[in-house]
Amino acid sequence: MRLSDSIESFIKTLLSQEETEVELKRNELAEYFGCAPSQINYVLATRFTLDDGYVIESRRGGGGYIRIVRVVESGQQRLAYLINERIGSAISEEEAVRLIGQLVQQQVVTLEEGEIMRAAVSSQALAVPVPDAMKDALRARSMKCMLTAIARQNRSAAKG
Amino acid sequence: MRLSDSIESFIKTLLSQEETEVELKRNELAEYFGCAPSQINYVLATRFTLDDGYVIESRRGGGGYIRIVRVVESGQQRLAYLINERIGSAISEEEAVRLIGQLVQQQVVTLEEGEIMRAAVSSQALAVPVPDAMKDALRARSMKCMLTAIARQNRSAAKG
DNA sequence: TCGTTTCTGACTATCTTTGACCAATAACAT
DNA sequence: ATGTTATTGGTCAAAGATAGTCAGAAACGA
Repeated sequence: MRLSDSIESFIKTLLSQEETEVELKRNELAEYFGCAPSQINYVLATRFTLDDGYVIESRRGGGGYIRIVRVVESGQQRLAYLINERIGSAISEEEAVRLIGQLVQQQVVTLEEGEIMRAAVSSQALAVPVPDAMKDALRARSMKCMLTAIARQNRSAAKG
Repeated sequence: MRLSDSIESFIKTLLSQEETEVELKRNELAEYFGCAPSQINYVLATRFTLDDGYVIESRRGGGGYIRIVRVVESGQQRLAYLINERIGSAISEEEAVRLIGQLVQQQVVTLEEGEIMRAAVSSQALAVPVPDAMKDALRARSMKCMLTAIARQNRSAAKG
């Protein structure tokens, strides 16, 4: 298993169930995993972004720390936020993939639905000769349309 | 026996019995067969296509891998037909909606999934300043990508 | 021979890990 | 209070580790 994956699981285990936040010492964690401290930042930057549903806070100096907070909100709240604020008029594939992953995680949509959505906004789906900016705009529209359709379905939680 | 054939059998042996997917390291496999790594890609491209009933996933970088997933034949054939023949390089919204309706009817996808797909290929989702012909091409690509994602979900093992 | 299939290697793209240098904060000395 | 030093965490670019692509060479079959 990849080091990054191990660190990711480790942190997510700490965040399981009730715990909605953890506080860590970067150097300690790095030492525990026998890696460079900056590796921790890499993991946070690639797997604990706001789009993934996490907020990171930290402090330097003596007694410094890194706090990871898991954001909790209802499916409808999340959908409204994505549609009205987050997505805007353009979005990259990477960002879209993260947002969709988060929806699956929070069981707002099923894994299958998430995969369909990912496919719809993949670079492969948009592989036509138009500028990248246009693709990002198309992706944003597509995402918002799909999310709106989901919001209309008025579900409490995704079905298994 | 040809190298490609050997590699093909080797992989299919791993996939025989109950296993519905295998994960490989491209370089290791190439070393094992004493060939160029790209040979592996050739085998996958020519013998493990969706038509053949397989879907490939992979990741680069440290700890990278190639995963080969065997999908259900029944649904796979219909999807492969849609992907490779029915939907050409362009499709109108009306036609797409009709196809999606059929898939829902035949319970290949759920009603919710169908609505998400419709949203993704709706004229609203494609409301950007590009020629209509381009929109039909985009819709075709989007449909094919989504259908491929659905085929991928149809693993031999049980699913929801 | 000629067209197709197989195979390779050079080049490219992507993901991970590290290390050197930077920035902020706390603790301490004056 | 103020300046200095110790203690953290942050950034970024480079190196390492994989996989993908594609054009052309090689092998094969009709």
